[in-house]
Amino acid sequence: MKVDELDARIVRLFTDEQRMSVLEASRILKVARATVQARLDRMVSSGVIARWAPQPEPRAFGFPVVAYCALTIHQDFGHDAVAAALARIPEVLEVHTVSGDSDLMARVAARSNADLQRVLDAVTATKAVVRSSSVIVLNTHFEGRTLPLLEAAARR
Amino acid sequence: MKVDELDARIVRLFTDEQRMSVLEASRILKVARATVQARLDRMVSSGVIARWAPQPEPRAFGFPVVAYCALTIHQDFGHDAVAAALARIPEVLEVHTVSGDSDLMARVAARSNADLQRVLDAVTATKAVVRSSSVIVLNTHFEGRTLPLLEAAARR
DNA sequence: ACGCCCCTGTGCATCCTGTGCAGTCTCGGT
DNA sequence: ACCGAGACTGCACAGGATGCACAGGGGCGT
Repeated sequence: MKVDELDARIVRLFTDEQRMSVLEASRILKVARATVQARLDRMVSSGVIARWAPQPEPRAFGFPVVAYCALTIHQDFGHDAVAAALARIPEVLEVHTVSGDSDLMARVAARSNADLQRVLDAVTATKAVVRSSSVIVLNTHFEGRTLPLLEAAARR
Repeated sequence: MKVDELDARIVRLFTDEQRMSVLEASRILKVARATVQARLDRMVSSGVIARWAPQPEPRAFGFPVVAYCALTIHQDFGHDAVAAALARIPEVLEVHTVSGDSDLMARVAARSNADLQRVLDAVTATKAVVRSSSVIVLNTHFEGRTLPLLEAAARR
């Protein structure tokens, strides 16, 4: 779907002030309330706004350690099956199939560096995982920053 | 902060049904509305709920290609300065300092594989970046899945 | 010129929110 | 066993916000 600047400004408003109401947004943007509502509905139903939910931050409730993990899996297992197995481990936050040397890339959280070992063991315990090589995140400069991209897309 | 099962169930409700009101949540959970409100306020102010905003999905508005990019930077530049420079490129969604062979790990989006080259060039054009090695995401099994972890944390 | 789609402005009934308060309950510490 | 702090409850009220509907005005592509 293509988005225009009004869409981007709406999303920007609701991102900056989570206490924003549709009515107030329409006042700020100087458009009709129905317009804001229609834009939001359109973006939600088309998937441009994938979710609009409270986002728990693992760092804030006891999981300060994050790591990326490149996994090599046994050829007999399908990627989907392995991903489903990994989904059963709550510490696994994200799983992608990737190109390159390894097969899967996972992002995991842990309570400490020592606890990370437990998590990685749990990942490896998935029979299909042959090898895993991980890098620990030392500092997150920013993440989940899709708004600038949306604004860039709106400009053309 | 420590969370209990009620917290987790509240977050679960608001995650599953984005059209959930505090009042209806209190009815479903059979607790007072003020309780739900107090829990939400506490989680938001303590950072357990980091954000509660519409999440634009790059795949849905013209950026179907995602890649992870391991960056080696010139020793004369600080990580923060490089991260700030990368933040100016909207296609860069995420930047972490990591342990291991490389210095930074970035996640980038692009309109196509060909366009990915343009993005990577932009990243490399940041003078501080010496080398970059990227893997393309072929399939995302799941991502941004912090709720199961919150529920696991609530159980103990 | 025409039809179509989007935006606008308006109105209304309904529901939700923010807020405050007093009473009760629970749990941990002494 | 007792006490106190903090949490939960139930209630009430005013002010908004929402969902919905509808008619009119523009802009755009055919």
